[in-house]
Amino acid sequence: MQQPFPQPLMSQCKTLHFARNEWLIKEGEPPPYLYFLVEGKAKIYVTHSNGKVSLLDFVAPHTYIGEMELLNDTYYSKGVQAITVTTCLALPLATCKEELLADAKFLRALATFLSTKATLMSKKYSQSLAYPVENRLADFILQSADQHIYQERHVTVCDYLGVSYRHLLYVLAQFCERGYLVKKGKSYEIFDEQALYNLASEVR
Amino acid sequence: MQQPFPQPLMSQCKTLHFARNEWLIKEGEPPPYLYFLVEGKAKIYVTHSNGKVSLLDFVAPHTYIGEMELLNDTYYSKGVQAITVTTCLALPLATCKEELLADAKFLRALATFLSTKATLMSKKYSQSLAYPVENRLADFILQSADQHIYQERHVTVCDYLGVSYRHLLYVLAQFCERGYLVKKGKSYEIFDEQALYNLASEVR
DNA sequence: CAATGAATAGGAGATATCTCATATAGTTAA
DNA sequence: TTAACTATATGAGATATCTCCTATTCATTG
Repeated sequence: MQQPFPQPLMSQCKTLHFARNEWLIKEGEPPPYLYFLVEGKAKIYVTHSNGKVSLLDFVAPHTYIGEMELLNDTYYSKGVQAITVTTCLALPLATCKEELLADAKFLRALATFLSTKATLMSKKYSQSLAYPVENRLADFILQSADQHIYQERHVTVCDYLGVSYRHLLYVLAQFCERGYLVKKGKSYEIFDEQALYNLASEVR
Repeated sequence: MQQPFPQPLMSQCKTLHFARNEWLIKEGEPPPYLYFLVEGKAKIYVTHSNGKVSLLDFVAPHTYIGEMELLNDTYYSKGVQAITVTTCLALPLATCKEELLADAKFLRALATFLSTKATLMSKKYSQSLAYPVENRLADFILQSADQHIYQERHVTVCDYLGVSYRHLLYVLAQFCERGYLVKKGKSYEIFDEQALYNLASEVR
C-alpha cells in the first residue's frame, strides 16, 4: 500500500505518537481522527454489560483505525489501546470526511480493508462457536510466540479467548503435562510445535 | 438505497430466482456473480475441519452477496442458501469488476455495507465470548419470533448458536419451566417477554 | 521503603455444555 | 407405500468451563 489517504488531503494529515498503554480511542468516544497505524501495535477492546471485557483483535501497521466512524454516523466506538509505542497518521474527520467518501482509490482501499476485517471477524466468530479453548489457545500460542517462547500475559489472553483465568491456567497446565510446553518462570517454551499445530490446525 | 450497481452496468445485470433451500453460492466455489438480494431470505454457512457447521448470519433484502470475491482474489467462499424463494440482481464479475472498483458511489455503498457487516460480526464474536447460550438464545428467540410465536428449527439454531442439539433442548426446557415459554406442538409461545428481554439485553 | 493494587497460581465445588445411545415422528424419494 | 433420511426428544455420564477463595509474587507510587 502506498499512501493511505488521498494526496490532496495529506497536507491536513498529522503524525501522532502514543505511549505504551495509552488509549488511541476511548471506548464509546467517537474519535476526531481517522488513523492509519504506521508503527507499533495496538489492541481493540469492548466492554459488555455483564462486566466482561473482550479483546477483539490485535492490530499491526498498515491498519485503519476509526474508519467505522467515517461510514456510520451512529457507531459505538471500540476502545483502542497501544501495546507498544505507536505512530499513526491522523486525518481530521470533520474537514476530510466528504472528500474521503468521494475518492474512489481511497474507497477501494478502505473497502478491501473492511472486507478483510469482516472476514477475519466472521472467522473468529465461527471458530469460537465450533472449537473449545484448547484449540484456540494452541493457535494463539503459535501465532504470538517469538523464537519458540510464548509469554503473553494471562489476563490479556483471557479477554482474547473469552475464558476465565482459572480455566486458562488449567489448559496451559495440560499442555505442559502433555509435553507441548515447558514452563520457564513467567514464560513458556514450545517443546512440541507439531502437537500444538495439530490442535490449532483444527482452526485452519 | 436506490440502485445497488452503477447505472452503466445495469444493462449487464440479470435477475435470478432461487428456490427454497437452493444454494446461491456453494461453499468453496467462488461465484460468477456479485449478487444483490432484493427479495427473500438466505443463510450463510461455513463448515469446519472438525465437521461442525456454523450458521454465520441470516441475510435479508438490500444485501450484497459475493462481495468478498470482488475485493479479495483468494477468498474462501461461504455457502449461501435460500431460506425462502429468493430474487437477486446479479452482475457478472468477470466483465464488471474493474468498473465497479472505480466507481466512487458504488464503493461508498459497498464500504458502508462492509463496515456494517464487520461491526455485526465483531459484535456476535465478542458476545459469543462473553455470554452463555442462555442469553444468546433469549436474544435470538425475541428476534426471530413472529406474533409471540417462536418456531425456528432446532437444528438450524444449533448451528447458529454453536451449541449441541442436546443442550439447546435443555435450555429451552428451562425457559418453559420458568414460565418464559409455553411449548405448543412444534413451536413455542412467548409467555414472559420481559424475562427473555432481561436475559437478552445482557446482549445489548 | 512500605503500601496498595494488579497479576500469577492453584484448590474445591458448581454449572454449562458435550457425547453417545436410543426411541419416535416427520419428510422425501424410489 | 416402503425405505431412508432428517428432525425431535430424552436419559446418562463425561468434560469444559466457571465462580469463589486464598496465597504469593510483581509493579507502581507516595
